[in-house]
Amino acid sequence: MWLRPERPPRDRRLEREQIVGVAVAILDAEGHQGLSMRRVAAELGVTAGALYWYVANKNEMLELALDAVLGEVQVPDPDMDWRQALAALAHSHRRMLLRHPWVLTDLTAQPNLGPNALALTEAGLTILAGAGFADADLDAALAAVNDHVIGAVAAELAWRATMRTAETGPGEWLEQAEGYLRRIRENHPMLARRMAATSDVDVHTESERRFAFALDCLLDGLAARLRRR
Amino acid sequence: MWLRPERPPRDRRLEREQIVGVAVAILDAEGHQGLSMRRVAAELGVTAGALYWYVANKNEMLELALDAVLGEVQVPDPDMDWRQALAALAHSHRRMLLRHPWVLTDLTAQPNLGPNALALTEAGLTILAGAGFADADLDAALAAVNDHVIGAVAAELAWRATMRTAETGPGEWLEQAEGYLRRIRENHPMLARRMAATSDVDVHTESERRFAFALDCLLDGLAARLRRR
DNA sequence: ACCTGAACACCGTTCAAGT
DNA sequence: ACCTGAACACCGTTCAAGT
Repeated sequence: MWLRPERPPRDRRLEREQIVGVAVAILDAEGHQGLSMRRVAAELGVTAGALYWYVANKNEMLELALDAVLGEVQVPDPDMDWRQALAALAHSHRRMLLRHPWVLTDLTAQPNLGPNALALTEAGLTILAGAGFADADLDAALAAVNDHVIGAVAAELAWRATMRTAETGPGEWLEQAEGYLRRIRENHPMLARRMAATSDVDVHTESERRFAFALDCLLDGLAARLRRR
Repeated sequence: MWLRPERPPRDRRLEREQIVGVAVAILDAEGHQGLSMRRVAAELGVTAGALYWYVANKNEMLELALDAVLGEVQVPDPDMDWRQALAALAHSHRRMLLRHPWVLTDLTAQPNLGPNALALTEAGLTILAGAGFADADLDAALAAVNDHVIGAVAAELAWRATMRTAETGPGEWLEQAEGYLRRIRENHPMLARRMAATSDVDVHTESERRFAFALDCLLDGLAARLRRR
């Protein structure tokens, strides 16, 4: 995908950039479900087949869309403290994923070697190398932070999805859920207590709190390893 | 989904269990791409429409499949040390996700309140409560570990996918990749060094090493918080 | 109660033919 | 060089009609 240069223009009616822009807009608004080649084409006033002039297939379009939004992640000021810099990078990464929830699905399924993805990796490596990590530990340390971002956002989105289904089927759902949840509570005492305590928290702020909590644990662990060398 | 009991049998030719079994088998073998209602039905010697007697739609079938494989995660011996127990749970979780790579996609998109999912949460909470965590920190600690598992497996699968495309397009890919990668190396010195060092490692063992590394960092951080109380 | 068969409204992708 | 139009081989879902 990233190997082949874009065709030189001549009678072009379209650009890759426009196609990707429309794709991202649709994905943001309606998720993967709403995205089809025909839909993107229609939005651009063109036939579905025309897209295949610019893009090999739908998958390639997704790869482009993915790298486009990866470009939104802000690389922190290089002369910050490494912990602050890494935390800032992680938070910016998280915010981007929450703006474009469909990205998570792609991240696991697609190889991801676009320019923005690589630039982000370079930024992370630079911060951690400056902190004192090297060799395999350098890779592992960056992976640890990135994995946390991905996992935390995945959990946050799943939580949101659950709340959404609970809200949309108001009468029926809660009514029947009552019986199911009661049985759950009986067999799962810990869960029951946590559910009671968590029932009225704001998903957004609580997710953010948990994100920062785990990130801090992780950075503590990384800092400890640095001292031990 | 989990609220409504299964219909009582009479002239049944099918069971939910069979449908889910076939679905999981297809997903394991061919991923989400290979799964269709028509395909599942054919495998069971039945028409696509028949499935809708047992299952409201494809999504519900996926919810069932997801919870089924969550049942494969082994809950550790309750009188283990909390760190060991949590690590064991995380490793078992990871192995399950690697056996069923399609699960990751579902985890982010679907609310996930099946019995096996809840039982796993209960197990994690029990371990961490035994260690001394309580209230919001208890939730955050469990989320931290779970998020790491999800994120790490996502990264591992993406890495594998990259290796696969590099291998399948042998002549053409590597040839054109050469130019792209050279440009990358010039602009991204850190990345260039890590790529050179990582080019001949085994993805599987290195992923496992990184997984254990980050998990250890995380558990160190959690243990430190426990001491501070 | 459970399943079939056919239909509806979609997909991604290909490819001759046009300009 | 770039796009259309039509076709191919699929989808998920619904629903009358059968047993």
